[in-house]
Amino acid sequence: MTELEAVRLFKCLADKSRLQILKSLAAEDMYVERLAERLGLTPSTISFHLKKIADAGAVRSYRTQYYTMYSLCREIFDTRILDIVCETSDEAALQDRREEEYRQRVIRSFFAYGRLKAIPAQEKKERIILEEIARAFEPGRIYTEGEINLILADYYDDFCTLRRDMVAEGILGREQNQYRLLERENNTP
Amino acid sequence: MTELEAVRLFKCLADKSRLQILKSLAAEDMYVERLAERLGLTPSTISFHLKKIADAGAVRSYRTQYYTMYSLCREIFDTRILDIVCETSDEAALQDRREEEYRQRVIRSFFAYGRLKAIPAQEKKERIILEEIARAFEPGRIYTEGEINLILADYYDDFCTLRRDMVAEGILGREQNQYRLLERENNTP
DNA sequence: TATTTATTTTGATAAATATAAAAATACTTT
DNA sequence: AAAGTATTTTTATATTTATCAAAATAAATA
Repeated sequence: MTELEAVRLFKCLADKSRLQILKSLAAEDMYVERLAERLGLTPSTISFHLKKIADAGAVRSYRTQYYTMYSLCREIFDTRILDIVCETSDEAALQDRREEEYRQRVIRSFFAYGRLKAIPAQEKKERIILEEIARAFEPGRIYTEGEINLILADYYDDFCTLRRDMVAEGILGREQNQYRLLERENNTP
Repeated sequence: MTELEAVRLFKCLADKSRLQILKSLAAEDMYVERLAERLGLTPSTISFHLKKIADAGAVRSYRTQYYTMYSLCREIFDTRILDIVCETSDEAALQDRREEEYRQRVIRSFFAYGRLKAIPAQEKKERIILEEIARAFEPGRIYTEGEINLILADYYDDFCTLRRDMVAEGILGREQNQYRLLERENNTP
């Protein structure tokens, strides 16, 4: 389901009158005038709402005698909200791209000729810088403190601060003076 | 969940920006500025949206360092839409009452001194009248055509039309000249 | 075909709302 | 306590939208 479709579906549900219409239709199929009676609204208003609901694919209609009967599309209502929110596909790539562009801006403004000009004061910017420098380490490999310092010194004179902050940020792990790159966690900024 | 709460929840989901916020939060907890970066909106707008989402009980927040982290309330998103639509309790009684009032108006206008003045031309009104008259029959009991006619003649001279229409409407059932009251169906007008 | 009945469309209007800029708060770190 | 940051509130605006009345369609019956 596209993002636009999801928004359209939720808009149907985000209105008192339409919610009542849907609840009535969940009990039994009905026609416009009867719904108008039940909800205390005019038929034109009900028709207006039903059109929106139909556009979102939440009801079907069929004719019998004088009336146009409306009937709930039960499939749609059987879905969990989370599934709709998450499986709404587009845009996700765009968001990631925008965040990546921001990272690149930060990196460009703090690096010059492959070296760090200064350690950013803002934690989130420093995090970006440290992650960028961490790409110089091989995943899985064990480093001594000396090796770490050597690599970091290529980027910045105060390599001790870099190393300490990398450990504090959970980018590097230290166990009895051996260092290694940690997996990228997913639930910390 | 009350109807108002349901509407408020669905309103959260019925907006492109909020949907994107929620999708981002479904992946990992985030703070205002980061969301603003991702979505290409200002922090004040994000804050505005997050407040609405929080009012609907769809996110929680906690503080770490400089940031106020926002985190999805997963319980809510695990519910099926139908459950929310149907279990939204109030108003249902009001609607039924309003429909009953309409029935009473129709009955009052077509009956005089316990007898039918005319058979309504409109099918839905005739249905109401026929159902009202059908209350004279005992559920489960078997009637001959003669007994049926006798009872209906109390209400209207043209008892044949009444009897025929009752069968057509599915109110009376006929099997080899024996009649009986049918159960009230639920999915026909 | 004419008439009755149901539904939809069209205007018009009042209320709600998404957004940004600027100002005000609130919280951390030094 | 002061300075730096993040977040929220306020103000203003342009857009959307729920509703009804009246007019226009559409469909069924006589």
